Amino acid sequence: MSQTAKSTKDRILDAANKLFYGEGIRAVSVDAIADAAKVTKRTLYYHFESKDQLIEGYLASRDQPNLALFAQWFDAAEGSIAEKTAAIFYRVGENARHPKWKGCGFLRTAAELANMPGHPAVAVGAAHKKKFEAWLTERYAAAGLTNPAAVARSIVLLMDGAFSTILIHRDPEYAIAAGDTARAIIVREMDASE
Amino acid sequence: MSQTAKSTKDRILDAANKLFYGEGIRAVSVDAIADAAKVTKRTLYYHFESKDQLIEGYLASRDQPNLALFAQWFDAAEGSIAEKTAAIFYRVGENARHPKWKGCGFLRTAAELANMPGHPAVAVGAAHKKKFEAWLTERYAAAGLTNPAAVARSIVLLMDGAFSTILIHRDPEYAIAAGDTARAIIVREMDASE
DNA sequence: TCTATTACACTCACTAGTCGGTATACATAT
DNA sequence: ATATGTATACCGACTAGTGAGTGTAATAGA
Repeated sequence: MSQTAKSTKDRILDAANKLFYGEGIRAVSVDAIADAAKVTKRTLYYHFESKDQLIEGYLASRDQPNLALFAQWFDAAEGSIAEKTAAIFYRVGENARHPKWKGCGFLRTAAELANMPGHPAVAVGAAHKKKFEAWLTERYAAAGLTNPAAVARSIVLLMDGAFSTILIHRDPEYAIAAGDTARAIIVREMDASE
Repeated sequence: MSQTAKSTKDRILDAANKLFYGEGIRAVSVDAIADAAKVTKRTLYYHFESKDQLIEGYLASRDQPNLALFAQWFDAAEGSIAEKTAAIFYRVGENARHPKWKGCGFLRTAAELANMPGHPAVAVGAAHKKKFEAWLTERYAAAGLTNPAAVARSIVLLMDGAFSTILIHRDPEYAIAAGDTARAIIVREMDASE
């Protein structure tokens, strides 16, 4: 438990993050992650029972940072909740320009593990998405929208749609379209709530 | 090229469809597909140069049938283009209740091959999505919407969002929410175009 | 003879997971 | 102080199996 530099477990998780996100879960071997973390495989298996648990750990480690980033983008944006929501989409679009961007890790993991619906990593991903939806609902409720949950659901659909379409087309423009659509939905809802 | 029953190539493609879609691309071996098609691996490699080409063939074989199905659902629905569009979403939701439903094969393949952006199978998937978007644009233009392309783009974002969220949550309700959102977008656009 | 198919052994790299053992730290008992 | 016990953290080498793709020889039909 020494705090000097990084713990072995964190180094393994960092390597898992980089490789699982960058290459895909089934495309990356446990050996590759052990190598990248500069540990032997035996040590990796000391900290994680199985590859499946490592996958779960990888997604769990992205949960909070990801939500925090979205909240930060939202808070940093000027204007109404419509503008703040659109800002998240535009930021996603900016990020998608980086060559290392490979879509949403939670969605991609669910896609890869579609044949194992009960997999713990998929549960972590689903919980993450639910948290994001709940967070949006709160914001919209606080802003006085009459149907905060319905609006939040429309927005998460657009967001996951943006992740997917940007990935398949390799075209960040879809983030702009999704953000514009999101803004229009919220603006209309704001007018109706007046 | 005998039309009696099914050609060997079609049997291989059918097996690839079933296994790649059901289990995932990297989770399924060439041997497994050969076995399911009741062909030797040698025969499979007579018809396809590599696993990558087989993956491409699998997606290519789903392109037209998938588009035709969506068009059929659209045409069969009563009402305005708003209702017809919503109907596609509701049908997707119904299909998602089947235990064998595993999301959108094109999207899942793009997710699995995110580390190989130039992969021919990803290109086939992207082209498929573009065709769907173009088909929607035509329909909206024919119905007299002033911004058919923008509306079509919003709809495909919702559609791919629905595929993704239904898959991660295993909850077809998201199809209803996406369909309702789609309808509202088009209705507003119809009002504006009057 | 050309196309399509089978049988099946084979290569070679890779894969998840394990065996047995070591170094260190920090107790408690002597 | 020294020996002993116990838990943590780590490693090199290994197993048993799977992966994509090939080599070769033989066969059935047009």
